[in-house]
Amino acid sequence: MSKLSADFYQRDDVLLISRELLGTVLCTQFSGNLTSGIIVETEAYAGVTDKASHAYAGKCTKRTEIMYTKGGTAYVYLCYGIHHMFNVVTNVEGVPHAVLIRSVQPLDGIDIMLQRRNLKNISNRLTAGPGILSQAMGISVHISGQSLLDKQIWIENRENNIPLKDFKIISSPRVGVKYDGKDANNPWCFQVKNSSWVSSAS
DNA sequence: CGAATGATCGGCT
DNA sequence: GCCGATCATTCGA
Repeated sequence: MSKLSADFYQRDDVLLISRELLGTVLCTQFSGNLTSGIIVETEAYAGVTDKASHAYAGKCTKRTEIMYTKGGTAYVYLCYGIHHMFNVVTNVEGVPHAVLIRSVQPLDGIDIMLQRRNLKNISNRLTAGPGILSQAMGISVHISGQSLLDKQIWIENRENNIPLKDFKIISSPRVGVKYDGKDANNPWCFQVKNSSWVSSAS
């Protein structure tokens, strides 16, 4: 297994990075509690040219300024007042590209995740959704701006040492993007085919 | 300073 | 499967 490097995140192609993140393992470790999960669903947000992005048309506020930092940074923001959305910042400093992690398949620390979610039995309700996976893994806005090369939160590639092999990738229009115009129909939501852990599987 | 908005979740039918 | 609560952030006055 190997931790993904700064070079991986700082490449120019956010769509390529979104696809390559599928099948990698997102890990967090807070207060000695290690949790991890395989990324099975991502969404690409291509900065200033993307109407669905917070950084559309070069918008830069206190909240979104994290997206302008260099690739390999965590960007967490609060949606609907209560949901913590975890994003990976990509590309170089000044280019506000990001990948939203929409769902993961639980791997390590499942008991901790159950406890954080206040659940008793494991199911796709544990981590299948951008808001709840953050809750399960202990991610919240205080993580925003942390480097993914650090020791609290990172992403690693375990090659085939995970219960997910030879998967296929399907792409579809992004969730929750309802604007008119061509950007709304870009198939920039990527998920592992036939996974029961993606958010759209009921 | 007030109002509108949203990359959603969970409970109920 | 559908419906609506919920609140930080943003933008206009």
